[in-house]
Amino acid sequence: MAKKTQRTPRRSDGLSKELIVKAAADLLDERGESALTLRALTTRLSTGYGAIYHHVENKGDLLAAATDDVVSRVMTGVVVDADPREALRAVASGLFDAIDAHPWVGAQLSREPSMPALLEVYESVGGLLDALGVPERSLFDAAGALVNYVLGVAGQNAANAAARDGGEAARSAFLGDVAARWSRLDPDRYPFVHKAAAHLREHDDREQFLAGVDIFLAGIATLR
Amino acid sequence: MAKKTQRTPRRSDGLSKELIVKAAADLLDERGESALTLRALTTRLSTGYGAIYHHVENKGDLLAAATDDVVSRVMTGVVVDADPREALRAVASGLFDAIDAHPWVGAQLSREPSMPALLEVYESVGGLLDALGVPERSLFDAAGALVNYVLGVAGQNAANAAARDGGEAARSAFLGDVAARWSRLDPDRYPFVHKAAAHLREHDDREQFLAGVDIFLAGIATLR
DNA sequence: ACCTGAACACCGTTCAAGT
DNA sequence: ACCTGAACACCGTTCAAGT
Repeated sequence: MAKKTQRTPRRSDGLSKELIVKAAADLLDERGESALTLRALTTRLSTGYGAIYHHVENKGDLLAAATDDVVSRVMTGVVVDADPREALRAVASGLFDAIDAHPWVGAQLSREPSMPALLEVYESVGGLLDALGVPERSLFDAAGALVNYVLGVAGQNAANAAARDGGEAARSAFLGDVAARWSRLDPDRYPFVHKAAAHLREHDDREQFLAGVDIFLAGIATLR
Repeated sequence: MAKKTQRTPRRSDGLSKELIVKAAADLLDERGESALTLRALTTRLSTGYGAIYHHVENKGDLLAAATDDVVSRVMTGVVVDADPREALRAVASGLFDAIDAHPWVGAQLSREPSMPALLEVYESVGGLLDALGVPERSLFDAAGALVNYVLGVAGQNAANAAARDGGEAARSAFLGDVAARWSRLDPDRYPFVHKAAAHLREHDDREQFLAGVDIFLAGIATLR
């Protein structure tokens, strides 16, 4: 009798959701959002589909869990004993930097804005705005607007990340392209964008993001 | 000899990109983002894949064109002769309402924020901020931040739309769910979110969005 | 030039069967 | 309980062939 077809040997160590989420995050970081397929994941973990689906609901669950990990790492790392204004800037730039480093987090946050980790974000931002003296009546609108701004830029940042995937050279080539197109526009019909073209090449996304946070905080300061 | 297999008759009128984009937008409006497949499109247009790919680069091109249509319709419809502050609010709520009516537009805008129609948005917002007296030095940061805020909330709104797909009942069920979960949180550890739960049930997305715009404008007013 | 539709190279997910 | 991997029901896209 011929022996049965040899199966690939199963992993000796047990699988866990934690391990699977870690592998998914690595795949996303190393090769981008399109590289996270269940197939690639089974290969990387030397396992089968069923093993993964045994620990994880579906692909969305996987992305949500990986995103939550990143966001909650940011939130636990943020300094709390500074003054509220500085702490708010720290939360904002912490999130910005994390999303800059992991663009898939930005995409996921704009897809599914009700993740557990966002609770920490809201709590932190709301508490700091309260400490800043924002009246209770405006607190929820202000927190909502600020968190939305941060997540909004996060999403945009993630979307733009594709254009600079090839590193700094690809980024400036892309920006140069847009700037060239914009400066070719009729200055009578598009005065603002025409002028903006000059600023585009030298502009820093992170600085512009923080300038936006400051505008927000200035606006919030008028709510008395 | 048996005659050849009968092919489905070709459309008598010619196809065009415009027609294809219109059909795609209808499909998106009627049955949501996941319903836009090339297969569904060929059926709806009684044509083949090749016909579509002859007029359109790929699916992304299609989504971009459909989104551009919606956004530019908003931008041409916005009143311009009001005072700048009111005009800015009109642009913001025009975009909000359009995305509320077509959630797929929000998703697409946060995926690909460099579409032609956004040029009109930037031009309009930049020009109005200029008219509002924002100094040139701050103009680009301010415009960037405001457009980002609007698009950010747009994306969030689109993402949340899934939860209220079943109309008002589904929406309030979803919000009630979140509110119930939030109010069950330990008020010592989550004082802000715990309190926010009460506001959540009665809160109006559109009003909160406009409150955010006002905070922004108040912040911008301090840039002198 | 414009269009047809079979075929290709993928997906995420399920599930009977194994240990 | 935990895992395997063939199979299913989809995708977007291509392309030889038709008119």
